[in-house]
Amino acid sequence: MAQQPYDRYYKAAAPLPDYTNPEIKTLFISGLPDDVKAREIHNLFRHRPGFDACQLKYTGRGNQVVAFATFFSHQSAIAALRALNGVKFDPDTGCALHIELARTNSWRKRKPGSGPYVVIDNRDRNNAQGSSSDDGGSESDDPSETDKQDSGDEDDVVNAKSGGSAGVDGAEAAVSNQEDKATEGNTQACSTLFFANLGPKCTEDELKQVLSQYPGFNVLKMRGRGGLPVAFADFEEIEQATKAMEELQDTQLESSDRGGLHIEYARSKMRKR
DNA sequence: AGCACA
Repeated sequence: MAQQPYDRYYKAAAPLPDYTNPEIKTLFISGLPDDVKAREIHNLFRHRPGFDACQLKYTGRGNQVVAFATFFSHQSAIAALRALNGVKFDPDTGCALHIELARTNSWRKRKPGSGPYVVIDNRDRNNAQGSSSDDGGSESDDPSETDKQDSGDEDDVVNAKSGGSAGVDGAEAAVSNQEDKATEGNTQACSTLFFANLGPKCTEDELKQVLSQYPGFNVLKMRGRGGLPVAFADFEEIEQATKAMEELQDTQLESSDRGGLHIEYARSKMRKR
């Protein structure tokens, strides 16, 4: 297919989003199903390094819903964009997220006392905006449905099962046998994770800040090995370590000058205390 | 590919 004669026109008229504008710390998310909840958006981003807050907006155009997610830095916004853009948000409909840098930063600062996310409803005059929610404590765990989206950013192969009738059998083999399975390389599942591919200026605080968002996170230990730091993160349960590993695999820390995080199960569990 | 602490 050759170039359209119109190319020159919309290049001039509608410039593409500027992915390099370092001012922008807010992402614009579209491609959402119209029954999406603000909580789902929050769960999608809450573990991403540098995440600040998000808002869900009913545009008033039909049932279209869009969302904005604000980060503490442009860099972390970009990292989340790259990790989540194109992810199938709803496996049933094949609904894929489209994420770009927002044209302008979210002006809405987080007010003390307001929840971690905000809903703006322009569908009609029924609803006022600015209602914030708190799902029974900010530490509440994610429902497992939203989990798959994060890990699905590289491979959607897992979706083969979706739509099937899972769990009807009751106590079937649904219990994950991660103790004898190796999700990473050939190492055994372990409640301690090994972090590599860290940048030289990665700090313990930076990693802690990311990891402390994960349920079950216990202790972090960093070792400077000749030049490149590595880290060990201990979790209460293997499942919790697994989840953190899946979600954080390949994510770019702000400190990183190389690729994203490389995470494996540690070869041995962190010593107790 | 790089896995420490006791």
